[in-house]
Formats: sequence, C-alpha cells, structure tokens
Amino acid sequence: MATPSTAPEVMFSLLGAAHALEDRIEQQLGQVGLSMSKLGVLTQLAEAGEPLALSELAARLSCVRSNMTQLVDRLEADGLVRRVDDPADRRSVLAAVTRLGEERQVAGAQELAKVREEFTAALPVADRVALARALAALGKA
Amino acid sequence: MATPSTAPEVMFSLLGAAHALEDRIEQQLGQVGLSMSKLGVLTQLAEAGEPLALSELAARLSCVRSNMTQLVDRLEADGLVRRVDDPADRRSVLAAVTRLGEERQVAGAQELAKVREEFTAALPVADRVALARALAALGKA
DNA sequence: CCGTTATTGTTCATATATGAATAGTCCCGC
DNA sequence: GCGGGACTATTCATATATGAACAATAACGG
Repeated sequence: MATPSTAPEVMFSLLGAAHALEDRIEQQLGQVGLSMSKLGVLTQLAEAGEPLALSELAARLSCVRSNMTQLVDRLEADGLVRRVDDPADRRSVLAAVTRLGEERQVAGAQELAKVREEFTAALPVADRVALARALAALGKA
Repeated sequence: MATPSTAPEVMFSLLGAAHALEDRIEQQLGQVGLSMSKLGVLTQLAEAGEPLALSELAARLSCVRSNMTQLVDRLEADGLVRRVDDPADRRSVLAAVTRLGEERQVAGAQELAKVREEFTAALPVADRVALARALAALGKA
C-alpha cells in the first residue's frame, strides 16, 4: 500500500510550527520591548529612510489602516515614533522614527537574527531547500 | 558557489504561508458562522462525548483559561454551548455542547475538509512528504 | 481537624487584528 | 470652478489572545 494520506496532519503541522515560531520570535523581541508588529513598522521606516504615511505602512505590512492607527499610537507612547503632518497632503499623517526608535529597531533586528540562526540550525540544508520548494508550491495556489 | 542562504526567506515564507492558510480557513468557516477557535472547542466536546471543564478545554487547545472563559461566553451567546455545574467539583464549570452546536461542528468540519482538499491539491505528493519531514525536524528543536 | 497550598473560573488591563462608519481633504471631468 | 467620487486617518464595535489579581473551593500534611 502507498503511504497513508498525511495531508491533514501536514496542514496542522504547518500551522503549529508557524505558531511556535511566532511565539519564539515574540519572546525574543520581548527582551528589547518590541513585538513583531512594532518591529515591522520600525523596519519599514528605517529602510525607507524617511517618514511614511500610515496608509503606506498599512499597505507594506498588509494590514488595515485602523490597525496602523493603533499600532502607531502604541509606538508613539513608547517614544519610538512621532506623528508628523504631511506638508504635501493634509489628509495624510506621516510616522517618523525617533532616535530611540532607530536604536530599538537595530536591537530588534539582532534578536530576530538570533531566531533565524536557531531556525537554520534546527533545519538540515536538505530540509530547508525542500521546505522552500514546498512553500513556493503552496504560494502559487 | 553554493546555493545562497535562503534561511531568512524560508522562515518568513513559513510564517506567510501559515498566515494565508489561516485566513483561508477562517474565511471558509465564516460561511457557517464559526472560527477556528470556536470549531476547536466544539470539536473537543464532540470527540469527548461529554461536557468538559473550561480548564480541560484550555489545556487541550493550548490557551490560557481566561481565553476559554471569553470563548465559551461567545459560544454560549451563539447557543452552541451551555455552561453546566460540575457535580464533582464546585470550583469547576463544564461546557456542554448543544444540539445546534453539534450540527455546527459537523458543518465546520466539512468546511475544514474542503480547505484540506485544496491544500492537498496545491501540494504535489513529493512536496508534501518533504514538507512533513522538514516540519518534523523543526518540531524536534 | 486545620492551616497551607494548589486549582478553578472570572475579571481587568492590554496587545493585536478586522471591518463599518465618519469627517476631512484631494482630484478629475465637465 | 465645482461637484462628485476617491482617498486619509480616526473612532467604534468586535474577536482573539495573554497575564495578573481575585474569590471560592479542593486537597494534602502534620
């Protein structure tokens, strides 16, 4: 007989593995007072090298705008970001990373790199390649 | 030269694929008025064949008890579950699935099966096996 | 027995996310 | 130029999740 159908198990394994990985990342980022969401915003701002509109941030991070409003509220309360008027469009509000925010972004990226290294270490090269291919196949669906 | 380091991309691909899959499942379950969380509770109760304590449900679904309190609040509001006193332990509160809850659980499981079929269809057998092995390697970490 | 310890569910504060509704602003076609 | 449609951020209601604090109850050791 052929191998038994492992489809449902694999699907749930995928969800479980992702969940565990997310928990691990959140735990590591928690050590520098960040979350994945917050680091995402800071990293976008750092990469852009200039303030970005909340709409733009929401688009880049694939979330709705009302979520970005709240996320920036919290980042502003943390002193990592500042809201700035957009001189070119009075509807728009820009988020500008602060000095502290830049430092925190670097720290967060380092913590994330640690998890990346763990991930790499836990996954033999052959499996990593196979995983990449399988996820690519899924992504095209 | 060797293959470039695909580690970070793979890690984020994993998170992205899981996120997309979750969205797909939520969307499908939404058609019968359920969410993954709600279906999880109903399925545990259906499989147990008897009322379960909220603590027990939280343990089986790997979440904290305060989350289960709220989840059962919503399920009760939906008429899918009833809170019952535990005759053997006055601290404990049992969740009992209702007739409607049983029907909904069956409907939800069917919707989930559809997604499972999509998942299987999108993933060639070789990739599925490779994915299972890679996730197993990760799980042992 | 009785006091300490553990367990149980709930409440509260918080974080993250969505989607609907709203007010302000921009821009295009006429 | 202007009126209607498109876009901006915000607010609100809601869902999901965590963790701390709490009151009630159980269980156990001496």
